[in-house]
Amino acid sequence: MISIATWNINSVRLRMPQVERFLNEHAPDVLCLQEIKTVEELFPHEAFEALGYTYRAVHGQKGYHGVATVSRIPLREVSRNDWQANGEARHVGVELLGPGQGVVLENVYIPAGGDEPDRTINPKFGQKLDFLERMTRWADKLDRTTLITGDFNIAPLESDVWNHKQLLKVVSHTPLEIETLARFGDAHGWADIGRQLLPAPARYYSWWSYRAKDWREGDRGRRLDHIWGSPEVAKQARAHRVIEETRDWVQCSDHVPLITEFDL
DNA sequence: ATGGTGGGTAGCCCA
Repeated sequence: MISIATWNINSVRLRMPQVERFLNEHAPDVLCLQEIKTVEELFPHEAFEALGYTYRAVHGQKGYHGVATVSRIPLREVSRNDWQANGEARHVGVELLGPGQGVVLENVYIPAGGDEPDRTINPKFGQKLDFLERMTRWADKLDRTTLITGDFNIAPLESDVWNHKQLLKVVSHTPLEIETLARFGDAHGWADIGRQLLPAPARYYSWWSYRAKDWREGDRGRRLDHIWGSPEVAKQARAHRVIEETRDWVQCSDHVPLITEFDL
């Protein structure tokens, strides 16, 4: 059995105590982090090594974005895609070398897309759609067993948001983003493993805004974080958990971790 | 309808 976690940590250096607590309490084999907000040289390598997470692939950037995959099972970095061609660190790909040998694990941080869902007045929204289109062309050519996980910044299903009608014009849940994500899904026949194990219409959120006084009040969440996979590896998924408790921790991330277990 | 909070950085950007 292999367990794989994903967590948008919103600054790994600030939140290393919370990461350590999560690893001690849940001990996933692999942890995919997004928004590490640091360069590789300042990544807390020693703290991860002390916990047994001695394998890693860190694609960092100063101050913004940045992704890292850390692991206690062997893996090696195989790719860093720049789907915007603008130098932002939003992806790192690894290949599992021990348990799960041969599986490719892609860690991605899709752009948030700004506030206005109209590319003519908000370039960030256009960049998000373009990023997805380039990912789609990339996925068309995939010929290996692949998992892709991370912060997709899109909540595609009605039950992925606290209020479907109210969010239809809010970036992350607009029909255009959902259609664009669906084309990405079709490009490789990806299975949405999270929803496979926690089927709609079950409540399923991974992010709650910092701007609410009490994140539980009204439960205004969205499922922005995902784990998708090639059909054959999706069949090996056995369990999936949303670790909501971290949203109550002191100085928490606005995202919570997802953990998926595979029979690999 | 609006603004609300948070992180990194360094004179605002991003989420």
